[in-house]
Amino acid sequence: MLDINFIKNNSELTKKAVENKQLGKTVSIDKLIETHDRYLDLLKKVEIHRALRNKLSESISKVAPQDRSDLINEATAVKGELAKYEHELVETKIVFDRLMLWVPSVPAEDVPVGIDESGNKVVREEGSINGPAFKPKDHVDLGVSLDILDLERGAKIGGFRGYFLKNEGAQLEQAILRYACDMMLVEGYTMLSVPWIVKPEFFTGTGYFPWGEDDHYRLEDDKALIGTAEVSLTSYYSGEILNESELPMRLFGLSPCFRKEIGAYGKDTKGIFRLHQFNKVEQVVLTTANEEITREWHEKMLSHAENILKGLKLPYRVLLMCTGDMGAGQVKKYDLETWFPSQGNYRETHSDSYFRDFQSRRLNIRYRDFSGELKYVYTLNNTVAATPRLLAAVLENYQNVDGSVTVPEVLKKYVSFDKILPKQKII
RNA sequence: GGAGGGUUGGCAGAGCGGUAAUGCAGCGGCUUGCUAAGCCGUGACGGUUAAUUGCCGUCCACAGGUUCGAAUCCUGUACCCUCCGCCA
Repeated sequence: MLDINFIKNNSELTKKAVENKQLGKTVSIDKLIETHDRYLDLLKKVEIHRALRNKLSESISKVAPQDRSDLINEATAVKGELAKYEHELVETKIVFDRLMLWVPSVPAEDVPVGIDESGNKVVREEGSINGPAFKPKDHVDLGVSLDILDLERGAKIGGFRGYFLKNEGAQLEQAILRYACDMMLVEGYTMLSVPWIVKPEFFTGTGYFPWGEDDHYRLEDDKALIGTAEVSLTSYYSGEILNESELPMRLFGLSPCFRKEIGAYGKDTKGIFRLHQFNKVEQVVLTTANEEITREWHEKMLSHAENILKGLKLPYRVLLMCTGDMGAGQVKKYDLETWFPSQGNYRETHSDSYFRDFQSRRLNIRYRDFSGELKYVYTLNNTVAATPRLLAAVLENYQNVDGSVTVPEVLKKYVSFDKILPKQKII
């Protein structure tokens, strides 16, 4: 959420952000400003009447009970007037608040303007994509022949996009997640096991609602299942006032993620690439309200994710996302795309964003700076590792010509095998 | 699921129909050679304003209600604690 006074003083900039983020259909800045003006006008009327009522009440309390009736009658009249304006004020405030929730943040200056993913810029590529001479299998073929993946029974039990990981596959998934957690512990982040069921206000607070409501599973008590641990992690300090000396706050968590993938019908329907349920280690950082510092952390968090991929020796590239392909609340975003040999393409495995105070205003997370002033923290988040998608990348990149898959060096300490061999019998 | 208690400013903690004590911390200032000291000021949010140490309004978990007036009385909701029941 932006500050209404910022919007009013920078209305052209804000309008440009709405336009560049392709959100022109969801919010009108002119209408927002007009509503706020109306709200202020009513607020003044209400406050004048409240002041009058307070004055009368005060005089009543100073007069002997038997002499109060005239004053009480006068106060009762004011009360009626006040109620009228208060009603209008509340109505207007509701409209205003709702409009405010749809205003996106303003992208950083170095974010390319673009309509969709075609406007994204490749920042750099790491690792060699020149694999071995044989034709690589995709992760589904590998998973089935190695008996580590069962999609048929996954669909039987879980429905469309359901899956079972099995044997070494299930173990290797845990190995990747453990590897990712250990990496973040070394970096000094605090590990949290987080709520997976979360109240709607925190989806709004992190900026997933109202835009992404359709992509979340709602529960009968109106809570929803998280699509990422970011929601719980970023909300952790909501409503609280931190001390500048505690910042930056570095958190990470491992959780399942639930996504309806409502806008992705027919996309990536094969295998364990796009799922309704997966596991993810996520990093969240809260910093002081300083653009340079938050940008430094943005790069640093990117490097943590890159170190995961470098450690796994997976080829990847860094993408700077354009205005049309980033979230409403995001100020700047990098995606990491990992190489999938069977697709001959890089595919998204990580997403690294910073928000300035967009989330902290919605969540009301402030800190007292060294001069005693209260400010909103700046928030950031990035993937550390998401499985099974990253597992699929490992399987494809580590396959051998005989159909076996070698365990990456860094994962060996987490499993009791060095190689996954094809099984003769498929059950 | 049942019974009871609770939720007040960063923290602690009074107030229980007349408009938020006090202590600690933080921040600002003053004083002082005995100093892990003393004194003074300082809650948050919003409006007004060129800007305010000014003025006005709001805030005692949240949402309603009663009243001239609500932290205080009533209703509902959320969360926390204790006990019982059930249970991985």
